Amino acid sequence: MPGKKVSEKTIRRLSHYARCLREARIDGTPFVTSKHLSERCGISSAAVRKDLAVFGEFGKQGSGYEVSGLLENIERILGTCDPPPVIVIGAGIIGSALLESGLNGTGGYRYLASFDSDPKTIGKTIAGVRVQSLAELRDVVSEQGDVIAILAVPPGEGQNAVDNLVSVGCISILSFTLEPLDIPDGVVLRYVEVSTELDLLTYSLKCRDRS
Amino acid sequence: MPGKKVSEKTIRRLSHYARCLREARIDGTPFVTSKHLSERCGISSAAVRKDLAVFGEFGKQGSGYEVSGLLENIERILGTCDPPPVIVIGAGIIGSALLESGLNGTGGYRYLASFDSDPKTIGKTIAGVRVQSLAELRDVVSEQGDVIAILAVPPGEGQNAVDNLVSVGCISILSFTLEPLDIPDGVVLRYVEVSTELDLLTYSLKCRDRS
DNA sequence: GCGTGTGAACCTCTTCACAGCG
DNA sequence: CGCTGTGAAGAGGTTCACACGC
Repeated sequence: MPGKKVSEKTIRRLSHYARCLREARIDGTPFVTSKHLSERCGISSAAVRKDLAVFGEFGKQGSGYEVSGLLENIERILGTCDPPPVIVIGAGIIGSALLESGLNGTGGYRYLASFDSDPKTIGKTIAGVRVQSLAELRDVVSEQGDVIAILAVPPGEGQNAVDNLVSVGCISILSFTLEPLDIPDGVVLRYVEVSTELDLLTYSLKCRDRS
Repeated sequence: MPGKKVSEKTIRRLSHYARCLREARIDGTPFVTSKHLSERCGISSAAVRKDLAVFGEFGKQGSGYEVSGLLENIERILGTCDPPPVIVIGAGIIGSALLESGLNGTGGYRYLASFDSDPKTIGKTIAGVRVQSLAELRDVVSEQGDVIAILAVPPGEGQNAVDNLVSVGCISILSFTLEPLDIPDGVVLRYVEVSTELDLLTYSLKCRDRS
């Protein structure tokens, strides 16, 4: 069972389905069809059914999927029924904005702590989250167990911060830095690359200009 | 020539190559090999060569690719040699942070203007960029031609903002909102979904726990 | 009838392996 | 000899179409 290879794309779409289902639950919709979800998420209905069928038979023929039941199942699959706490490394502009904008609407995530190397920033409280020194990182992570770290440090400090995180046992990192970062096996590192998204949009503009 | 279908993945990687090449140029490295780029970007060297070969024969057998020449070619392909100006819709926490953190290191993008609906925010200047009223959006976009809009509005206002952008002729949008947004044909809309990235990391933690 | 679950066809992307050129 | 460019093989993901259950 653990060896099921499920593609990242499928998991990403499960996250989208979960978001739609939360909306539907709020609206009081009892059932959704694969067509519903597919239109809301911009993919084919067959893909929705395939994604869900990987993990079980959640649907009822003729009526579709029961909203709250399917949502619970997806959250169990993703692990978001009991989501890991999130820590923010770097309490600069980006880090502060992430803390201040909170994680509402993201399905249960919450900020546990933030860390910075600047003595002037350490000790501050941002949106109810205390900024701690990096020396305290180890204690927080080891006490907490699974943690997701968001990396929002200035250019050039990314690798240092990653090494730090890895050494204290953090194996899930979401980086907002541009630099490619080296990680050992077993650590999962994802990037939010605004710059690359802009490049993709620029390219699409250029293609349009040509046709 | 315009009809060449190039995958998004390839374009995304070109963006990564460009970033590596800018680094290499700063370091004074005259040539890079596909192996160089592949290791730096975490993919296979064959993929690098395939990506580049789509657009021409930029390499020299035996030595590799000339750094500044290849970078120029990639920037010409992406259109980033003359990147479109960027506007920010929504000058709240996220919008302000984007403006304040600037676009340095992203390869030439610059903020042109920002817009908000809150009279208290309009007129302020954030990181040298004036916050204008949405009424002024049309003038700015039509005067400028191609523009990339970053959407950083509060939950629930996304669709409105998109409709606004589309109606004034903006066809490239990068959304930081969670809501799925409807767009007409011809408009390119991309999402930065921190929430989904967190879900992917949570899932990877869960998988690790099982094995 | 409606909508799921699923094998099969289809398509796209990646990796392999090697010819060919500097 | 080293590294590119590239056909061929392989892997992975998506779409199709239909049998089955409600």
